[in-house]
Amino acid sequence: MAVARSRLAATAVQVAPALLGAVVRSRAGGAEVAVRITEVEAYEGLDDPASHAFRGPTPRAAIMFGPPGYLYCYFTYGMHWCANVVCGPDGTAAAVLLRAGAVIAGADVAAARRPTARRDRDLARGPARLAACLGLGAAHTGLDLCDEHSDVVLASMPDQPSAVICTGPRVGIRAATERQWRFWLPDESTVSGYRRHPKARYPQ
DNA sequence: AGGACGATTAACT
DNA sequence: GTTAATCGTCCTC
Repeated sequence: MAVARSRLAATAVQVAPALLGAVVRSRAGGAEVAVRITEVEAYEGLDDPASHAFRGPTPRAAIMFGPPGYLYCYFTYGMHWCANVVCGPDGTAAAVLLRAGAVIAGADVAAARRPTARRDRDLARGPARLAACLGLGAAHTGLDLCDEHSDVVLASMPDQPSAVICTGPRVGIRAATERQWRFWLPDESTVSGYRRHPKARYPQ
């Protein structure tokens, strides 16, 4: 099954905590891996200087302005891919970065894709690690996560947001570090540690 | 056409 | 704690 698109039509700040505990299932790359999400970040559009959508619908960011429920993968630091769930109503820019999760199916495949991981909890601990586990890259941006026949599916979301959710500044960004738009589940060993950007405008 | 800078990770000291 | 790896994107000539 796949999550209804309407559940993703709210702002990124609203959708992000609701995605904690969600399950993403991927058969990209020919083998099935599923992850339970434990850490996310919200990126809104034109008012968020840390968002790829801040400068408008550039070729890369255009998908953030489209309808919710689609996968946005981007390439960063010349070597890594990261994965987002596009959210917000059509015409507004918003996405939730999947920062970390626990592998709940296909751990053998995930481990083969993450040869440097020393423990299971490190397989999808970090956004580029999570995307690597799921086999995601350029070919998968634009996939419909709300179509259960897609290679990458948002299989489930909790009916109610978790009772206790931690928040803090987003990781690795220079601007808008005062916004507490990173959300994670407490007591989860897969949550990545906070790392301030070396050139952040405000100390954190 | 040129260059700065990453929504990061791993491997160092 | 520090730093190299590595290239697409986007801004500024």
